[in-house]
Order: sequence, then structure tokens, then C-alpha cells
Amino acid sequence: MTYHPKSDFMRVMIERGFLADCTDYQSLDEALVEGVVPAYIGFDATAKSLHVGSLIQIMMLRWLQKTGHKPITLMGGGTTKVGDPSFRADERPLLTPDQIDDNIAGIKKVFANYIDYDAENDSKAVMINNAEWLDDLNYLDFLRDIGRHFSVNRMLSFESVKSRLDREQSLSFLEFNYMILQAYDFLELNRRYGCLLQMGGSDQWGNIVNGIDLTRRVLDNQIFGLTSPLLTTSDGKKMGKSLSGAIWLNSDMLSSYEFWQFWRNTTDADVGRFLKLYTELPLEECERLGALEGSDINDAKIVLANEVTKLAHGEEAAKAAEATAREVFEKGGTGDDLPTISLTAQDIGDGISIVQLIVKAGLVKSGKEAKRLISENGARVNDAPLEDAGMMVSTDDLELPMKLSAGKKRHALVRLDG
RNA sequence: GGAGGAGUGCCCGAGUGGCUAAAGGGGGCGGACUGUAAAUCCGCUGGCUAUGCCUACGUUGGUUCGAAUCCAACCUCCUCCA
Repeated sequence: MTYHPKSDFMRVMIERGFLADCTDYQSLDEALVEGVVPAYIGFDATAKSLHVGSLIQIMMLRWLQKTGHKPITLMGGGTTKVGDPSFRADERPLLTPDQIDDNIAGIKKVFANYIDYDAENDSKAVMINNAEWLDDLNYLDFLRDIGRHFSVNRMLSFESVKSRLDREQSLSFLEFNYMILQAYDFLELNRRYGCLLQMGGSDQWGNIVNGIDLTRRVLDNQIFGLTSPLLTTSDGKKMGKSLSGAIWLNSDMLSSYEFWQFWRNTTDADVGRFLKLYTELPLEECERLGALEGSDINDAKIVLANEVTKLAHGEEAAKAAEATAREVFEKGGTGDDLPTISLTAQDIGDGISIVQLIVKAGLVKSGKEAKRLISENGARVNDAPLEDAGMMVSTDDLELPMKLSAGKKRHALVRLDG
């Protein structure tokens, strides 16, 4: 960007790599200088927790608040009933209202760690559910008041739905309405809360622009949109997957240790970028750490893991995760923070096969995979290669916690409970 | 409503009566190399109480000793027409 912003928020967004595009850099910048700007990001409730793919959005709201503005976290209680088709190859399964409520409850937990909803100033954040205005819409009124502002011709031209239209997959009318509902959200947030800005990933650009147009037409208000880059790791993978699935932000969905490990395993080339996006370390520090060469950059990865985990799960959790990681990887020992399963004597009975234990410990999905792992010499028990796939484990073997390993990186503890 | 095309394993995609748990690729997992990195190379990749059994090629039935493969009906999607 050649634009030199006057506002702290825009400056941070640009310097730290959050900015992919903005509908009007200069006007938005001026609004940010003039006063408190309420800005929102919407989160659909498709799972019980958000994952690291949404973390960049959360960090944007956090910076927004830190630079003196007002974050609005919009929970998509209404829009989730429709499902966002943007850049998706197929239709999502519809969630029931109960599932959606459950998911919202889970997602809410994580925001409190990043955003202050109790601030006693103009930057106090608010959390709103768009079900508030979407659930009770009257179809005909909505079509007449809002629908008339949308051109189907134009809607069909959006990149976000193009792949669906071009290819053999259908786009249901239900999903097609998503962009109208999201546009309407922006309008309502402007009307009700004076919201001036919507942020989101660059895949949301079309939806955001629609909201801006709609608000201008209906209320004659100028509002703004700002998008973050769609994050992939430098080796071209989507952000947020790792060894065993999605990287959830909620600690009840993914342990702090595993969360920490995800960041510790960042690809070299991403370290500097991630430090800027996902931590609040000074820029120079991010750059210095990201520029470390060879094995020195491992120290930077530890800093990254500590900082991100601290924000998400708290300082204690970060410390415990680091301690366990050091114990496990540097000394080849064990640590309390490793994923642990507890078995009762009853579970074990006369003995349980090692194959079953490996499955129960969550290191593999099936007994067959466990056997494969063993035959490939990837399984270890207390750090000794496991050769006998038929090995039985008795309660006596679990006097001390047993450490099971799958490959070099994945470990779990098995304890006897009670 | 009419005509034509399509529906395969986590994904893409070959197969068009037995040799098919189904080529190839991607992804994933394990190994080597390293730095708990990347790239590269090698191997594995449906499940189970396992010399056998179960599940699987849109769904349901049928033909056959035998079907992903043939037939019928249905469902869904795509393209064109109304």
C-alpha cells in the first residue's frame, strides 16, 4: 500500500499485514481519526468453536478496540440457518436451531479472551446475534424494502458463487439469499448501532460491498469495508489444519498443548508473518525473530507459540504447554500437558491390547491403522519401539503413566484412574 | 413437462460382467534426511472379536453362477428446449 494512514488502526492493519483491500482507504482513515468507529465482523455458528482460520478476524477486532474503536461481534444465529455459499463447492448440511444455539454458546467463550465487553468507555465491545432481526422478517415486506435493491444479474456475477454456477453443482435459492441477508445485517447494524465498518476475509468482499451499497441506497449513509488476506501457509495449505484435524480455539475442543504445538510447528517462511498477525509483539521484534536463520528460528517459533497460546488460553496454559513440549522434545521425557486418557481397572479387565490402547488414546482412528503404525515402526511405548502388535497391557503396566507415541511428534499418556 | 449428459473411496478421477477394496493423482499417516522447518526420496492408506467376515461405486428392485459394470423405477445435479 502506498497510502500513509493517519489513524492508528489503519496503520496497524497495514504494517502488520492484515489488509488485503478496503473500499475507501482515505475516507475510512479520516473517520477513524475523527472519532470512535463501531465496526463489525460476523461469525457463523457452524461448529462449537471457531478455529484458527478465524483468528485473524478476532485479532482485527482486538486491534480495533486497542486503537480506541468499538468492536461488534456479530453471531450469525440467523444467517447460519441459511449457510454461506461463498467459494464453497457444495451445500452445507443444514443445522437445526438447537445446534446453532449450542454452537453460539461455545463460540462466545473464546471472544472474552480477546475482546473487552465490559470496558467503561466508548470502546466497550458488544456481541449481537443477527437472529434478532432476521428471525422475524416478513417475507413480502423484506422483498419490497430490501429485495428490490438487488439485481440478480449482478448477484450472479460475483466470483464467490461463480464456481458453483459454472460447475455442475447447484446453488439453492436458500443459499443464494445469504448475500442479501449479510448485506441486510450491515444495514441493520448501521441503523441500530451506527456501525460504520465491516471487516472480514477477502472471500467476504462481495458480501461486504453489497451491504455498503444497500445501506447507501436505503439510508443514504456512507459506510466502509475492509478485508484481510485469505491466509494460506507458505506451502500452500489452508490455515488451520494440522496433524489431527482442525485447530480449535476453545480449549475444551483442543488442548493447550496441542494448540501450542500447532504454532510451534509453523513453517519457517511463515514465522514472521504469523508473529505480526497473531501476536502483539512490536513489529521490529516480529521482523527480527522471523529473520532468524537455520535452527535458530526454532526459538522464534517458541515465542510465537507462547504468545498465541497466552492470548487464547491464558499465560498459565502457555507455560505448561511449553514446559511439556521442552520435556518431551528436548529431553525425550513426558509432561503433564500431553493428551491423556484415564482408564479404570474395569476398562482394562484382564488386559487390554496395545492396539486398542493406541486407538483409545486418539493417536489413530482405527485398530487397523494402529497395526499399520506398529508395522511401520512408528509406534512406541515409553519411547521404546513397539514390535509386538499383539502385546497386552495389564493394570500393573500402568502403575506409572504409560507414554504412547505415534511417529516422532504425537504423544499421549495413559493413566490408571482411581 | 420434453431431449441429452452425469452421480465411484476423505477429495479429484479411471474403470463399463469375473483377475476390483476398485488404476492414477491429491490429501493424510509412517520412515529417511534435518532443526519438532521446507523441499526431496521411500512405504502405507475402508473396517472388524481376522487364515474368516462386514461395508463400499446416487437409491431401490431385477437379470446372472457372478454386477461399480446389464435392465427397470426412483432421487439429485448439469446442458438445451417448453
